[in-house]
Amino acid sequence: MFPVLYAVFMSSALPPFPKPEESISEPRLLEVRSFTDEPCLRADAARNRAKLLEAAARLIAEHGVAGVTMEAVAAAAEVGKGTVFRRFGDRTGLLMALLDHSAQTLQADFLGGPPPLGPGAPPVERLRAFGVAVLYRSAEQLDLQLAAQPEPTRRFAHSALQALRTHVMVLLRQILPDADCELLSQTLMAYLDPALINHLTRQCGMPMERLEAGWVDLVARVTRTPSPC
Amino acid sequence: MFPVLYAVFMSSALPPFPKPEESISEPRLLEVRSFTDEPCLRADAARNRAKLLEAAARLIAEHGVAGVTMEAVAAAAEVGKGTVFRRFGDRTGLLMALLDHSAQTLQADFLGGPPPLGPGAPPVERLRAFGVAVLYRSAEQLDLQLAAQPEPTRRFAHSALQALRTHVMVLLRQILPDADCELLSQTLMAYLDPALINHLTRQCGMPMERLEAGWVDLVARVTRTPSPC
DNA sequence: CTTTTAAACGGACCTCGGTCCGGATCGTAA
DNA sequence: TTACGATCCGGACCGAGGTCCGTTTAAAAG
Repeated sequence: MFPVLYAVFMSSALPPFPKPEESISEPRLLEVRSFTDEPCLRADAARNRAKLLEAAARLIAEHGVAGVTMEAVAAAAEVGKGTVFRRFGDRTGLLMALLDHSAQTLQADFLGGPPPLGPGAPPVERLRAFGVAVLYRSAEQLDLQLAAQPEPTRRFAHSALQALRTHVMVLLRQILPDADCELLSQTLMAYLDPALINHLTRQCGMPMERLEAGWVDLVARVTRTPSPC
Repeated sequence: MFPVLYAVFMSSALPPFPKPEESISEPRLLEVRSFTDEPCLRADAARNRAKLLEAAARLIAEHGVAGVTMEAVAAAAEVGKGTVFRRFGDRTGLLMALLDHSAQTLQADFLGGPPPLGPGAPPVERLRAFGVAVLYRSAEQLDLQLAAQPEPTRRFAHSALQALRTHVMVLLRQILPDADCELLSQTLMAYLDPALINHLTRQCGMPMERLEAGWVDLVARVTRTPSPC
């Protein structure tokens, strides 16, 4: 159901666009790993984990994210409450596990997929495509993304977010070798925060096209490149 | 204790730097209002409100923000639990009320204080000063700022944050009349998010000087102005 | 000063996230 | 097959945020 451990071999084909800064090491073999589960589980544990994820997904479909109560999930999966917490840590852990599959797909796309998201396109173009992809993916799963947001002190520590930000940083380093790409990548990622997307689209009524244009403009400004007409 | 309703009359003195874009209307009389309380309270209500804020502040000083339990605050203020919730809505409301005084001071500074924060300096300079001021103020009250962060769906709706963002937007409009300053201001504000500051300084170990430099650089990129050496 | 009413009060009560520990179960090694 | 230890299970339990509603009280009207 939600198993999978993608292993993605990056384009054996050479990138068509030779890059000026070749020195930046970009690993050639990248593994897309799950962000949530530990390496190996006992048979019953694995079975219960699957049952819990399935139950949670069903509850979301029926009653929305708000209906996903730890006790309800446990009951729906015919499992004790403690089991849910042992497996997923806390509520956000469970919700993030539900997002894991989509997160892995996205990561596979920009790590090893076709351009402009994947390698092969020039970094600025990849950056643009990345933002747009994340934007629409978050918009699709907005409720779940919002509910899965951990408390402020852990918001940036989460590994799935880190992976996205690292990718942005790698791209930025190719474009701006002398800038503080660590900070700039945080800024760019902040624009893609589901909470912000939610605010702008649902509370301010902005259409997604405007957010998309805003991303393209932001990338142009941050990278000091001319904005594409 | 935490009363006050600042009324700030903006510089009767003319700004020393004449601005090219004079058309943008910047109000001359601005009132700095509290973000939390309703206009008028009954005597007992006002008294209890003060007692609650004092009790909360004392609890923070003694046991840290984590020790600020609604029941504990109510008990320390010798007041019923329901009273706390009726006055402040929820826990974050109470914590934000504690931050209100500092928020008003900041607002007064950038609305009517001396340059470069207040009116009189060129917009870009004011923007730089604004970010630095917010940065250090948030760093001082980090724990409280983090705890006062509402759930994701309300994070951007809060009026104190809106006021700061609006100011950034006004400045941006003076610098970039043709840009989507609404979105750009969101991006800039995101850099000043207490949760991000917390992550970068405490979890990544960055010094504040780096964050400060990052802000200056970001402003330069976003406004497409040369970075000040 | 009395009446009246809208507002405030207080604490019992509910829900839900999270913890804990005695007992059951799995996997392995003998 | 049996024995054993590590892992997992389950649900009672706890704390804290938030709600509700009968009672009290400030303060305006008569």
